[in-house]
Amino acid sequence: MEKLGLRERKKQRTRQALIEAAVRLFDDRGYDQVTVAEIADAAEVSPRTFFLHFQTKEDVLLANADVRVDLALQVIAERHAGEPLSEVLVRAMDRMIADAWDRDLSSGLAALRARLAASVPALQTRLLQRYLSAQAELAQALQRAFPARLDAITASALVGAMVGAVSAAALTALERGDGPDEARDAMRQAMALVARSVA
Amino acid sequence: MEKLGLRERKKQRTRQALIEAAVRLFDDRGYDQVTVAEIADAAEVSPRTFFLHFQTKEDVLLANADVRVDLALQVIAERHAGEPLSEVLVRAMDRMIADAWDRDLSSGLAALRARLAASVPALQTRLLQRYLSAQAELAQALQRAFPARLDAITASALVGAMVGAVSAAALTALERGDGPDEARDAMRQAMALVARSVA
DNA sequence: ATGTATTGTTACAGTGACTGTAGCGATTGA
DNA sequence: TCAATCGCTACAGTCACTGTAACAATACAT
Repeated sequence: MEKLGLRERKKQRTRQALIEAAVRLFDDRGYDQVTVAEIADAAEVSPRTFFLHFQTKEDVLLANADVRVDLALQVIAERHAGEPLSEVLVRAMDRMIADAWDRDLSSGLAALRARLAASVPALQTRLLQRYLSAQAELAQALQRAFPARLDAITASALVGAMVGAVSAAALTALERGDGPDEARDAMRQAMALVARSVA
Repeated sequence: MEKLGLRERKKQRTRQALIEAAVRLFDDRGYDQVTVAEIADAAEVSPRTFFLHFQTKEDVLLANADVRVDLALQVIAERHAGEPLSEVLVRAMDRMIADAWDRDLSSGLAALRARLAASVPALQTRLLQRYLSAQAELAQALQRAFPARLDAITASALVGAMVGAVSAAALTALERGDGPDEARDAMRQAMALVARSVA
């Protein structure tokens, strides 16, 4: 399983050093007050190397926060015959939230990430983008799963409402200083609100 | 009503020239292939002037968004006593949609924006940021207007669902080649879908 | 009308994110 | 041990964006 060669191990070490240097510096002085050059310097690599590992300055903080769209698609694919639309949709969203949550918590950087995401718009947006990029895909899968109930517009609107509600609720919770559990409850509450309009 | 002085009129003319130059250039050559310096040059102003009118290069394409939020806030502020939440919300959204149709959809600007946003990450990001701040403002106003019915989370979720649904529907309509009228109908349909969950 | 304050615009000089490229040196596989 | 690979570096460059001082046209007072 861990068959990484020496070269690859060194690469990962560099990557990790960049992440840790960035987190420490961001924590100390704030996101905007830290330049990429300084991060690279603290990690003892050249500035160019930073961008060989991360596409943007923001990405160094979201390195392990991938959203698994395929999980939601899987839920839709594996639905039981005759299962109501609202239940499938709720379960799919819940699955995505749970997965993203686990990764964030296990990374150990969840607190800093939440704090920075709440205060730096660029990070806020970048996080939400991961959910939004899944939107069209989800809508399409949902429409194919319920062709009799949903046209393309309705499917898009439904998924858009879900993602929009959950994202907005999560952000509001984070911004007012809620902890992880409360934020998660807020997301579920938002989900339930939209789910009512399907039934 | 139009009591603008000469100075202010010139300013607006400069602003409009920048917008039109930008739209034309973006349409011709694509977003990334146009520099701010070129836009300023085409509008016959200095590059510095561009940033006195728009915070970022992306903002020149989102010039009318602020006006729209103001319209919705106005609807909320001018509600009749005892008017149901669902009606106020629907009217506020409807007002924004109508304005969007007037300004952006009918002119084809919305279609260009959707096309560019789909392919340019920076534009996507900025658009999202605008939506987020607009949503937060709306949610706050809505909660203050209906403090007995809405907590902060529910208000955010509600507005997020509305905006998310309407945006997704509009995008889907535009992407499949619908005209301005069909796009507007799609937005209204999405709005009605979410509105059901309030009642 | 005339002087004064305001302000939209400008030129200039920066900072910092991000990219292309060529070369070096350490791993890798044969 | 030879050759190919590849992560990294240095260097030079583009471009979005900002601070600042100055200018000239407008606005406003007297």
